[in-house]
Amino acid sequence: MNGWVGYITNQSVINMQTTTISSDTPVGNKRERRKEARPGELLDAALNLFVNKGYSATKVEDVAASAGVSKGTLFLYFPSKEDLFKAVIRANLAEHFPTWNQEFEEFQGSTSEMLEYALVSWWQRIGSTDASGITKLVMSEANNFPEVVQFYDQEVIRPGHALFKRILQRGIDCGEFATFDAEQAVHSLVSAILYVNMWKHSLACNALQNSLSPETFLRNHAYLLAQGWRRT
Amino acid sequence: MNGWVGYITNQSVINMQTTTISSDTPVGNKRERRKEARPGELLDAALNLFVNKGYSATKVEDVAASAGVSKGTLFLYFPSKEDLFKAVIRANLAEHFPTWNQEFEEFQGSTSEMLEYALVSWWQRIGSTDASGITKLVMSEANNFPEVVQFYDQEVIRPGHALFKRILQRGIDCGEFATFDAEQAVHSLVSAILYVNMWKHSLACNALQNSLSPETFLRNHAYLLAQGWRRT
Amino acid sequence: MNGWVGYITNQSVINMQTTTISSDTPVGNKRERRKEARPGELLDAALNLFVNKGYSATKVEDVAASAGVSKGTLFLYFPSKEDLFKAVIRANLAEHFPTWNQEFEEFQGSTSEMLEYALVSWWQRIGSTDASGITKLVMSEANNFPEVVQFYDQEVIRPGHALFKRILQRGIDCGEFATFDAEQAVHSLVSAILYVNMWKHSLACNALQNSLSPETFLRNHAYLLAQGWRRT
Amino acid sequence: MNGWVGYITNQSVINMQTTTISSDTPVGNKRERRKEARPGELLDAALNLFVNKGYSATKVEDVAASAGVSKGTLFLYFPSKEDLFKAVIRANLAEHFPTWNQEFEEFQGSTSEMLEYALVSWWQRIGSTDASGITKLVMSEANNFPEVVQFYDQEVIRPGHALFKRILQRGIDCGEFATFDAEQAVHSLVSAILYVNMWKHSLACNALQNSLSPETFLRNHAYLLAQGWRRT
DNA sequence: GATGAATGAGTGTTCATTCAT
DNA sequence: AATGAATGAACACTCATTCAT
Repeated sequence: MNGWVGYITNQSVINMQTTTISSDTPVGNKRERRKEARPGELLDAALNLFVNKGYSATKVEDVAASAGVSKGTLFLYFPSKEDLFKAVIRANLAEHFPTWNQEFEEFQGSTSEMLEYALVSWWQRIGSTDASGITKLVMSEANNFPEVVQFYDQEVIRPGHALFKRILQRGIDCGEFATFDAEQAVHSLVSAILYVNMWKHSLACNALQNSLSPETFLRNHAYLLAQGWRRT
Repeated sequence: MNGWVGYITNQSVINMQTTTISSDTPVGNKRERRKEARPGELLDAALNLFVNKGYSATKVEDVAASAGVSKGTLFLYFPSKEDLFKAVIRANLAEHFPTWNQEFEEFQGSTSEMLEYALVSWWQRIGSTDASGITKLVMSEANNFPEVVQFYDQEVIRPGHALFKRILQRGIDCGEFATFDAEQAVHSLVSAILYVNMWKHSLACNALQNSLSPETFLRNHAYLLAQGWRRT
Repeated sequence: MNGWVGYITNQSVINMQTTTISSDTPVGNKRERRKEARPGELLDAALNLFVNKGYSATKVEDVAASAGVSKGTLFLYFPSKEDLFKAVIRANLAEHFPTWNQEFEEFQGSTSEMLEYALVSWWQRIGSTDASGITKLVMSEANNFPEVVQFYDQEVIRPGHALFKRILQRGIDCGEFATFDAEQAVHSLVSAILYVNMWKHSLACNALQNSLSPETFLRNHAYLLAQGWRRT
Repeated sequence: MNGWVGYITNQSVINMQTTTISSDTPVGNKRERRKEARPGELLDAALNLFVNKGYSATKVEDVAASAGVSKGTLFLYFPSKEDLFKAVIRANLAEHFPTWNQEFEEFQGSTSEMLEYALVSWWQRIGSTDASGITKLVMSEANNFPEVVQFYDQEVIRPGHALFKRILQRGIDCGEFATFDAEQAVHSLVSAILYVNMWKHSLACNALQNSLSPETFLRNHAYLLAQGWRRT
């Protein structure tokens, strides 16, 4: 479930941590364990609701209820709904690019194949899961939360862009692709990811919805671009 | 507020028309002329505010005030805020299709050139103007206003999709392109438009912002895809 | 259509008057005749809408439209909606008690029969027509228009009460009824009229609605009371 | 605001209860006690304002203020103004039926006496209090709130009708009354109640007002009808 | 006189936030 | 720390009334 647009359930993070601790020390009572888990549970609940219902359509009370606490408790941990939103985004932008970068290093095969692999596995690991909702959220609320855009840019856009650029450069360097401006070319790849994302999250109850098969589209898109870039 | 070439504020359209008429016939009374101009003025104001402040953050009273009328007057022309939204979509996006379809019919040149022309002139006429903000708006508010999505789908997505498909089919039919599934291929084209759109409207206050030159990107994208589709 | 709770369409009043005039003078053009008829047409339209939709649910624009004029014109004749309401009530409280009083004088038969005749013919002439809506209107808006209650009292309640009292007194005087307080007894008669009226106008779309057959009920009620009053 | 015998303001009911409890158990915190009292206080305030100013003329904010809370608090207990209306009906009229039905079961005496008792005690418990204004209210707003009429029908008219019918049937069964259609006869009884009601609430500022002594009228009316129904 | 475009005060309802307990 | 009752600012929409034409 983790990947480029990093996602990790807060709960599991917290629980792992808690478990680790509890193996060494005598188990605290349930109350205390819950107390430590609170913020994480709230972030999880908030992510889920924000993604599925939208930021403004989500009531803080729903988030609290979904996390099993009262409205007042939420405000104990997050001073405002806006802060909760920022925390949700921040918490879900874990850096998992190291993994992806490593896969890049170890990849055997042509760069064309690597491109296809990159797009398709984005879909399988991120796009098809709730994690892709983060991007939708950031885009939708961009006007209201410029800060959020800032750290999304830092944590996701730039690393992603850099990785794609390295892939393209590999193709150029090894002579598979012609020489071209990799910096610009990255956008053509990323556009497909954004497209699938918005299609999924904004055009949900839509007749045309089914006219797009994400995986096939991404595969075709990668192939098509690789064709265009190939040394002729 | 006017774009490079084709985007004309509703107001100016009306005014041009009125001016033309008034040169031949005695001018109608001021009250009537205003009545004809009102919807256009309101649509202009609404587009501007919706795009710059967001749909929900814009109060109908602001729109009215910005158009120089009172709240009540707005409701004289548009039954609800949501209808105003739809009217903005129609006036700024949907209305262009007849022209575009005609341009397609009359286009002289290769299909590759036509693709480039289509994407670049989208940028010049829509992308670079406030009108492009509408798409961002629809995506952002998709969860809250499913009916608007429906409307956007019907009035913009479908006609746009159909037009691109006809362009691709032209390329296939005249032997310039290989035979492929035009229906699916359209998505690769549209993804570039959406990408530029979101880049402009959601990543506005962003350092990377300048790393994308919309017109160059679109030109490259069109070229690249055409390369990939070309009969080998 | 006229009767105790007097009702006469304004239009016919006006028309009669107009006709009378026009038989002596050359007929004015249609415009002028309409002009004179305006207030009456408005009152008719208002009565109809007020009765069927209620006072506040009726928009002045609807009244105007229903009378075939514009909103502005209505305000030319009636300074406000409230004034229109008062005018409607006043115009429809014509005194038709003379007719009813005469019928009383000429009535052949027992007082019991007369009571039955009075209630049943109220239903036939008033209750079953739109005219009965006036009473509903007055009752409903009593709080907001105390004046209206005043002249309804003067024009309808008092004359009606007086007439019923004379009927009862006739029964007492001729020995058909025992001696009792006719003044108070009237209320028992009138209660049936009010009851049918409210049942009709306030419990319209109601399942129990059909459980009341107005004419039968009134007949029974009259019979029952006469039984009670009869000298034993 | 309290009536002769049975009408108890919601507040006092609650307070009595609270007092009783608090004599045995330590008092709950102030916040909680208020929470229990709130609905009653709001219902009292609403009844008072609705009856005296009319339903639409009463702003929810007025009701809240009159109960000493803010607008938002009212919506914590009643989902809408219409629901508040229904709750007022239930608390002040519908709630009485269990008691009344029980009194019917336990009543010792002739059916004639029971009829008189029923009408007179209606006056003492309801008619002479603000609660009687509800019927007037429902009648007045019938056109605007059909759902309220539905509710009133279900909760008040039907139970009331059923109760009166049982009383009449008792008289028929035990041979005190002749055999007749009890279903229809009920209307003659109810008409007196409605009459007194409308007289009180719609003809308030009226000279004739004093010509009706409710209790005497109801007593006479019951007697008169019983006479008519009596086996001859 | 007649029109109808324009007005703007008025109100039910929501929901993030506070704070006494 | 946790609760949840209370708050009140915010906002779309209606409609009687006005007045320029």
